[in-house]
Amino acid sequence: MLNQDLIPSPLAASSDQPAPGQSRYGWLASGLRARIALGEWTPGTALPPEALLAREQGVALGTLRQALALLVAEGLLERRHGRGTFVRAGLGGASMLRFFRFRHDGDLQATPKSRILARSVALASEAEADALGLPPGASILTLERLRSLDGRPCLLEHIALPLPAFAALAASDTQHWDDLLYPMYQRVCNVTVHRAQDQLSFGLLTAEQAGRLELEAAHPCVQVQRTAFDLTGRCIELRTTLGDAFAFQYTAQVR
Amino acid sequence: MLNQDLIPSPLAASSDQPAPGQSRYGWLASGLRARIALGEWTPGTALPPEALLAREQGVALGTLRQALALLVAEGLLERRHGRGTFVRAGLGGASMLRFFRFRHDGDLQATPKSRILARSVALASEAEADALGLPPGASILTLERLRSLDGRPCLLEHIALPLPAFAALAASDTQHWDDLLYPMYQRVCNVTVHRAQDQLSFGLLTAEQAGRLELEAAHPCVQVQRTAFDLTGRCIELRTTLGDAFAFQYTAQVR
DNA sequence: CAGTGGTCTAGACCACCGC
DNA sequence: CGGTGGTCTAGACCACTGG
Repeated sequence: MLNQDLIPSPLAASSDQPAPGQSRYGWLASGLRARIALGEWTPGTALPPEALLAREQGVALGTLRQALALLVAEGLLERRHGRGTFVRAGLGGASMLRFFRFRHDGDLQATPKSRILARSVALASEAEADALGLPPGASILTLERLRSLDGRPCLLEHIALPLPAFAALAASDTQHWDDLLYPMYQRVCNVTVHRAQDQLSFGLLTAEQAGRLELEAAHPCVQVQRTAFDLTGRCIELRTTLGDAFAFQYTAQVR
Repeated sequence: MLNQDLIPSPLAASSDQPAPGQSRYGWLASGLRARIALGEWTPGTALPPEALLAREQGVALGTLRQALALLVAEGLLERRHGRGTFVRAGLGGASMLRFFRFRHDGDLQATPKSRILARSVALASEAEADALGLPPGASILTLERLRSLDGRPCLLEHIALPLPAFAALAASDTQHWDDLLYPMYQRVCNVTVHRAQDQLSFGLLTAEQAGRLELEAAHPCVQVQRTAFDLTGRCIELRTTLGDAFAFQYTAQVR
């Protein structure tokens, strides 16, 4: 497999020939990736059958299948035997809980209730603008959010969103927001969260944070710094989540 | 892809036919997996070329390649264009540091020095015997180990090893042990650590643990509970590692 | 049942590696 | 240069899904 195949160049310029040194299936994948990102097939819908796609692209079936396999490995597509090839829906949103085990009367996978404590339009810091790919001094939407299980607060979040894209969220009534933000991003702002990176570290709660979480000041906490990306690879959310360190639990595989 | 293909059945009974419902390449992979586990090709050595293997198995090249792809995905094989298909060496061993950022005068990837604080042959607890696949009341080898960077202790470990297999370590002089255990397991006991699972949580150090790590009693710590497996999927090490929670850092990908 | 993806074949040719 | 894995083809047939 050639290296170029793995670089998900945002909206690769689709010439009618693979770039020299690039495999044909890598080039096919780039083309399909671009068409998905442009919305030709929206999340949840099916692509044309592989036989048709192969004919349309003037390529053997096996070659097209290699291209699809790349996109499946990227998490962009999902194939279901006997049904079709589907564009994957974005991330669910409850994924923050995979780092914690809050016992919810036996139900470990319940969705926490969400409450927006604060919302404001602010100037992006240099780091925020850089991460979000915005010009220095651009405006962003920031949120403070508390998530609770059984009425007990468990996660405190600070969220930064780039502003032309998420303008619809600056106006709507936060009382009626969903408990899961990512499906709401999709519905209200037409933004699909496709991939994220979580950086974990440890610290102590400030008095204010501790108050929100109903813990004591300087209580140990885990900090999850998330960077989320859309289908084109653009960063579309910065999120910092704080939770009780003693509720933390995570399993990692080695090789 | 059928489900059965993904179950790495330990030393699958190689009949001369794929089980009904099992794909041919899944069956080929099982056979190769067994031959690797039995030591027909040792870590680091090359398998016969795919063309030869395919002829030997009486199968088309593409089918054999699918089988090899499975084993590559499992981490058992590594293919190098123009060179061959190689059995992967076991895990290195420095992988505990991926959870921490201990600043070592700029050098972030240095190998910590290892010192064995205690070694003894003990009766396995019920949980240990169960995890290691030993009969209740079996003997195990336990180690207490301190790892240091620049003379500063940073990680405290408790290690449990099943005993017939690791008997060679019960006798040798711990003064001369390597800083990395896994390569030593390989060299001295002929045990390859192929896969591991790390479970992270937070706690507070006991006074004794804190003393070892030159921290204060009740200092926050990360606890990494590792379960390590050999090529056949047998559990061959239980390890608990403690480190300063404030040095914790880990990055996880979502999808 | 028709339509989808999954498996398998038998071959040709290309790209990389080390001598 | 010879030997390796990587790409690509053009087909046949199987297995799963849903109406």
